[in-house]
Amino acid sequence: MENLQGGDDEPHALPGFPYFSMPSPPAVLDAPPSLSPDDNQHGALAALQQASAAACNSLQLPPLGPDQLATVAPTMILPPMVDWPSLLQQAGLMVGSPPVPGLHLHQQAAAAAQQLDQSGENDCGEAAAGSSGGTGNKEKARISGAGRSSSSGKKKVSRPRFAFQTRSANDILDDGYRWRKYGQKAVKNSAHPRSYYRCTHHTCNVKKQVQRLAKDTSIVVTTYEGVHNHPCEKLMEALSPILKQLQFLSQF
DNA sequence: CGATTTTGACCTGCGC
DNA sequence: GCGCAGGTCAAAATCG
Repeated sequence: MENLQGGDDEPHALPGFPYFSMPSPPAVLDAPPSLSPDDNQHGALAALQQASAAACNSLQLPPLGPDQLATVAPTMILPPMVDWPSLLQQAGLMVGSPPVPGLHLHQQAAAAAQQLDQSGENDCGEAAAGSSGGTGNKEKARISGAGRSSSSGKKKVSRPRFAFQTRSANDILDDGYRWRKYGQKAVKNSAHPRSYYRCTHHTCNVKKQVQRLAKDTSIVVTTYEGVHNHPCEKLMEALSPILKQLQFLSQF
C-alpha cells in the first residue's frame, strides 16, 4: 500500500515548508460565495488574523503577519503555515546555519546533511540527502522493508525529506500532528537510539526519525519524510471555533 | 478497551 | 557468501 498521493511532486505543498500542506480542497470550511464584498473580506481577513494568532498562541509560536496567512482562494480558508525552520531560528532553538532565502528547502536539507557528514554525524545526515548525491542504499532498504508485507520490487519513490536540528531536552518536537512510534534502533557510534514515527492519520504516510547527536546530546535531529495530506490537527482545533464564527457571520 | 509504545525478529543492500 | 547496519513489522506490554 504505497499510494502516497503527492509522491514525487508534492502538488498540494504550500510555499514555506513542504511538509505542512493542505488537501485541496480543504476539508475545513466552504465559505459561501457571498463573501465577496469588501467589508466582508476585510472582516474575513481580520478573523483570519485573529485565527492565526489564536493558533500560534495555542502552539506557543510567535504570531504570523498578515502576509503570511495562507489565503488561497476566496472560497478557501486555510490555516497559517507553520514555518518551522524560521520559527525555530527566531526562537533560538535551531542549530546550524539559518535557512537561505531563495534556496529550496530540499537543498538546504542537503546542505545540512553535508554539514552532518562533515562533522562525522552521517547517521542522520544521510536521511536528509534524499534528492542529492548521497548513496541511496538506505532508501532502498527502507522501500524493501516496507515491501515485505506488500508487493516487492516496487519502483523507488523519492519522497521529500527535510531534516533539522533543535537544541531541546525533549526528543519529541510538538509539530501539531499526531505520531505513532513504530520502531527504535540503536545507531552505530551513538549512545542514543533512533526512533521512528509515523503519522497516525489513516490516509497519511508521513514518517519522521528522531535522534540525538552523539557529539552533543542536547541536540535533537528530526527528519521528516513525506507530505501530510491532511490539516494539522492542533491548528484546526484552535481554528475551528473561529471558523465556525466566520461561517455564521458570512451568512449575513 | 482502544490507542500507543516497546522490543525482538526479519528483510534488504552493501562492503569485504 | 557472510556479516553488518538500517528500516520495518508485529506481538506483547503499557497507558489513558
